[in-house]
Amino acid sequence: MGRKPCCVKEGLRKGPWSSKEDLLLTNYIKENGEGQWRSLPKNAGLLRCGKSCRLRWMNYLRPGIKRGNFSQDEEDLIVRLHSLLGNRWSLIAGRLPGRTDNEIKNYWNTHLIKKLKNAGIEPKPHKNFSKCSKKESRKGPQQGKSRKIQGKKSNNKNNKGQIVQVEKTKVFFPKPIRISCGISRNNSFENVTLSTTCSSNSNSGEANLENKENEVKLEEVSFFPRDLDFGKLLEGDAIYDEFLMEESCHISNKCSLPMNESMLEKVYEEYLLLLSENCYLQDDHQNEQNFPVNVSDQ
DNA sequence: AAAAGACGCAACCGCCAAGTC
DNA sequence: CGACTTGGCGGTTGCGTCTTT
Repeated sequence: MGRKPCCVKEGLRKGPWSSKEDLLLTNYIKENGEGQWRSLPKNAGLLRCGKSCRLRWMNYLRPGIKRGNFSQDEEDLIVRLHSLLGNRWSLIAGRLPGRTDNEIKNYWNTHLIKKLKNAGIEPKPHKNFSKCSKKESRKGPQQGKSRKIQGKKSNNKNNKGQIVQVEKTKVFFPKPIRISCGISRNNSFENVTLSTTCSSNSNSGEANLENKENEVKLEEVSFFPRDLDFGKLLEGDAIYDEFLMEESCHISNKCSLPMNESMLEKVYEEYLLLLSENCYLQDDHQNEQNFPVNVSDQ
């Protein structure tokens, strides 16, 4: 029963990666693909913990990662998404093609907080989200919270996508989706669906089945979430995710071009509409109204 | 020019849901 | 069904670099 421990830490290197290590890791993943992080270091000839390899790959070596300064549009989007989602960096990163959660987190902590404070805005720590984000909101739907309420660990896959009653307020957490920068206008939406959902799912047949189901749902919503009844969007996380992803694709499709401010406005407005119509984030929404439309304007 | 402090960012750590046995 | 592993997340740390004194 069970397996061997994740990694034996004795004799493993720590700290900054050398270019040789980077090369070994990159070459190995090029040949064998991502995953199997535990056995990867040994197979690749690295004296690193698998976790460390994964982090290095995800945050630094992975192709398509944008480096360098954040654009004004990206900045705005981060601020807005943060005001909605709190410190859910992976979710925010999923909406910023080519940016990693770590990078966004660092940028927020070092630049944006300061910038907002200088503008006279105190970015509120998200009591509803960030405070519980680690224990309760991880990996999408409020499973952590529901576990607490139920008082028993639930490994039930069927909980996926359920809206969980949390105290008085219905709160729904979408699953993080990572959008790759490689998505282009020419890519079909199915391709987008698969490439993004696969990044967070295993390669099991079940996961593939789920992807197929998502595709079907996607067709059902006609690819045009703007025409949807937003109330229906909250019926299942898959559909809601697709809604968010659709928006991300708008962003990502414009990735190669300068991001359009009106498009950002639209995304933001639709988020707000979605939230307000469903009493989503009741408390924080109040703050939302006072949030700056454009940080640079302040 | 040197020391001290501030800053930025890569990497680590601990936690936990999902998956496996 | 439960013990265990894996992968992924957010928070935090440590160190190199930059700025100020």
